Amino acid sequence: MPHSTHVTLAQVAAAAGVSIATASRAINGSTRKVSEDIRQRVAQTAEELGYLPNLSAQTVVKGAAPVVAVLVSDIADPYFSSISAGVMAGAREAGLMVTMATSERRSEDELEMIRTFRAQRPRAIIVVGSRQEPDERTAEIENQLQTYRDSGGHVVLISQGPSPFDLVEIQNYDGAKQLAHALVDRGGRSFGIAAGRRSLRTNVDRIAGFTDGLAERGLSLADGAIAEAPFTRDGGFTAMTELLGRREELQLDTVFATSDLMAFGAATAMRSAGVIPGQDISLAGFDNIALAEDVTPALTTVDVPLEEAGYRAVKLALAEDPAPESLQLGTSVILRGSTPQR
Amino acid sequence: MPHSTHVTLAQVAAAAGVSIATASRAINGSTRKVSEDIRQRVAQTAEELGYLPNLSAQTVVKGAAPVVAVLVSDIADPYFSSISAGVMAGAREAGLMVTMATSERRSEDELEMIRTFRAQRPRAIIVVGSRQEPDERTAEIENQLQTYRDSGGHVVLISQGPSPFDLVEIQNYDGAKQLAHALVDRGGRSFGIAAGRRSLRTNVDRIAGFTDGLAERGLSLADGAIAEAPFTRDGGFTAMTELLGRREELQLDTVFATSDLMAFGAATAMRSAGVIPGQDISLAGFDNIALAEDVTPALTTVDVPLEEAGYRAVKLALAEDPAPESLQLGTSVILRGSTPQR
DNA sequence: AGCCTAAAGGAAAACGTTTACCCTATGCAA
DNA sequence: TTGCATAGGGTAAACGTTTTCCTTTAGGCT
Repeated sequence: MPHSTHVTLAQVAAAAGVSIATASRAINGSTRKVSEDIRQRVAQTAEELGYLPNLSAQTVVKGAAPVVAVLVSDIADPYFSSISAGVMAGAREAGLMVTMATSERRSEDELEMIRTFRAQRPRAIIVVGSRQEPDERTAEIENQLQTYRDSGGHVVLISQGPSPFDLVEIQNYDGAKQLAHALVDRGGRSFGIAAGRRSLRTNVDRIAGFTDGLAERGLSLADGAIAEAPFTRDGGFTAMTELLGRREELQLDTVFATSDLMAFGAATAMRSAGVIPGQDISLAGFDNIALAEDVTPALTTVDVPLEEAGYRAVKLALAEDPAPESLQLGTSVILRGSTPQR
Repeated sequence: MPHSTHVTLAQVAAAAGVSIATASRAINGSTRKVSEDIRQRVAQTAEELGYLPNLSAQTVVKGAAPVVAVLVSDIADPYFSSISAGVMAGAREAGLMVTMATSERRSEDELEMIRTFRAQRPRAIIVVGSRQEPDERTAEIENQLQTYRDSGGHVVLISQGPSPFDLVEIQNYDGAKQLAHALVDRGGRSFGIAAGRRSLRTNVDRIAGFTDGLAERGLSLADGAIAEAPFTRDGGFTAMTELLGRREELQLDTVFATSDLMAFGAATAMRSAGVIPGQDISLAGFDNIALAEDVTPALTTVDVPLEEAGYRAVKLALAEDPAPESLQLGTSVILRGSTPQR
């Protein structure tokens, strides 16, 4: 039995002895004015009856829902949840709701979720960094986003340019390069990288930045010094285990994990192999998630303003400017105990 | 310019040469059948035109949105984001979207968000563990949820009974009690608790369970052995610092932090005071969040099936059974290096 | 007094769906 | 042949809003 007990605007209007039109204007405002006494009377009856406007009905006539939709890979991952926190803060400021979906890192789900988003007519769609290498499915996704934007929606991609959409970019390349410099300064000479899949741009950029940073210091990576695995905590464990298998031949003294989460897994992998992170082998991550300073040794990493990225994405989406914009968010190296001077 | 380029059902119907009713039945099914050839033709034109049903319009007539709404305190907190992950999994199985809001642990915001939720006519509202001590505002919140349920909605509270609503409860009391036993078995004698605010039931239960567990072993807490602070990582730091100030008088050998996050903060507080966690003072947490095993020393804690809690909450909300149900999720102690045998 | 304008209320048309109801053709039993 | 059920199409009413007009009233000018 739907439509059961919801109080409708018509009921409020009747109870207040005015027309529906007037009630609407009194409650949700409009260009048109309503005399103060009537406005008050309507507001009061609405309050008494416990009236709540039906958002869907408003959306149908207005053509857009007061909603920003966010697509992330995995909300349990602190990287994404931090960004989400920023999105929610921005949405709240703008008086919008947030609908969220996870793609579980599968592009078929990503496509499906974006179609569902579109059906909701949200004010903006924000897609967070799960961009894969282009294939026919990502093309279709881009297509969906295009037509969504053509129909008046706003699209912002976080950490995955280049693209025709608004971008909030994180300086992965620069950050990784600076990290490389810092690690060399700390005495690192033989490096390994515990990397997430290179199908994700984020990883590609971090690897490239790091490699180039080493090159600028006259160093290079040995063959097999990059171990690739899923971009998760467990992936870090796997990749590190693989690197440790080549420890002698690589003469590993420092490992860069392309995310803090991977670094955590890597540290645990080291310990289970009897290697002490920060002592036997230096370890650095990327992202500076909340817990990076709480582990032992505290993790050297690159600070990324994740929450700000989410926040700015909303602002960008809601800005007037029709020209596609790209926002660069700076990163900064944070040296901690996991990479002592050698 | 709203209503701009969205393809409508009427357009599809026209293009396919059928009535709107038939198009509707062909695309979204119903009790009524549609001949196979027409169904195909409509489906194909819809595809060609890129038709997407307007969810809001459907919601208006159906009376409920295909949505489950989730209210959490802070999505960046791994406790809440893990639960959210479970909710999203459950929602996806049921073919529902998820709209999420954060209360930032303020009950005024909580009230506001719940009203906004209601305006959306979601199929279910799930509120996660931010329940405070009863006051006039929480009463109003309960009120809102009541009338929401009366109008056909489903409400599930996670980790915050007792209440007239469906409940997914986490055995905080039992888990904490078992943890106390285990810590005594490991040789702990003088305990401290770094606790979150007792305005949250979760904390009350965990403290009570732990205290009672100690009592069952003939031990009791000294005066001032409970330090209360915000239920966050920083709160853990604060509470631990406070406990360390009374270290001598308390003869502290073991500290229980009422969440893993607090435990992380507590560990860092120890180290900044020159105390080595797990060696000088044993440390245990609660929740078993993903990173608990990656810190050093690995954190002894109580495993809580967070993701399952979220998942089950959705199932519970969507179940037929009208009688309020309460689901108990078991916990289990996980002993790790932070609480060595003494 | 007469006229015009502005202010503010109401009636009704939209918005994009679903669904109750109506209509026609077809098949089948008597 | 008649009667009748049924399958499957269409028309139009609903859902709860906003907004476009239309209408009335009041007030200010000349």
